[in-house]
Amino acid sequence: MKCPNCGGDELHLNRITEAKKALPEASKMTDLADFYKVMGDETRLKLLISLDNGPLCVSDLSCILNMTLSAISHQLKILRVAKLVKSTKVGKVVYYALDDDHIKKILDMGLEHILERDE
Amino acid sequence: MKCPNCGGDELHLNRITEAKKALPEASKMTDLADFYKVMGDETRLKLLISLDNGPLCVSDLSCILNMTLSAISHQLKILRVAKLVKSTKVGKVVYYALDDDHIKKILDMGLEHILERDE
DNA sequence: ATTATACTTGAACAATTATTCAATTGTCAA
DNA sequence: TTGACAATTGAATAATTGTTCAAGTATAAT
Repeated sequence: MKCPNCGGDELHLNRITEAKKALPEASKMTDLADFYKVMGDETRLKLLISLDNGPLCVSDLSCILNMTLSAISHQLKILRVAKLVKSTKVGKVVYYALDDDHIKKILDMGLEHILERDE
Repeated sequence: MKCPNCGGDELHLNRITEAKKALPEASKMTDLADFYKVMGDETRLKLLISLDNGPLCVSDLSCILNMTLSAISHQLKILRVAKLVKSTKVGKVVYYALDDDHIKKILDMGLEHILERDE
């Protein structure tokens, strides 16, 4: 039996059915895509990297990234909903921090990939 | 000396200047964001996962994802330009494969994060 | 040569998204 | 209470993006 697509052999056909089964369920795929989507923005990446050495307030982040408070706040909300950062209110000030250090690992892995890709 | 933003102490101020310096150079940030942007699409993620067990041709992928050849080809081009996949032409058939197994690690890390996040 | 197959490409359209602006909430100080 | 400050929010706008459709290559078979 041959593959109707490209004429591949039985082993090749098996790989197709395998690949179909290997795909995680739809909701997981959506979650994973959404996760990367959140990481796929320069502003949000800068926020995450800035928070990598400890908590900072919104104004600090606005100062570090040189962007308006509003823009920063909007992006922090996205990171918060995606559970990449968490916030604590102290008086008038809201401090943001990375939600867990898993994020740092993923961040580093991405950077590592970029760096060795460019050699 | 106190932080003009939130009244934090000297140590806090140091963290701001540190954070500014800790940000990778602009071009690297763009590259990293672009990398995650490429991963942040369900179709492309499915393509990557499908290729995880070996090369497949465009028609196979179209069959596995149940999408038109054109749509698949467009997305494969994006993956190719981003150097996440590579292609080999054998006669009329074009086979696609993951560019390196670094990709797999990053993929797995993301999935792992999603899974433990939902517990 | 002609036809069929495997894939690519460009334009077009709908949908999503990042930032700005203006208005608002919540908290502290006078 | 009044004013100032930190942050959030919603609407609007411009820009980006995924898929479809139609037309185009390149290779193989007749």
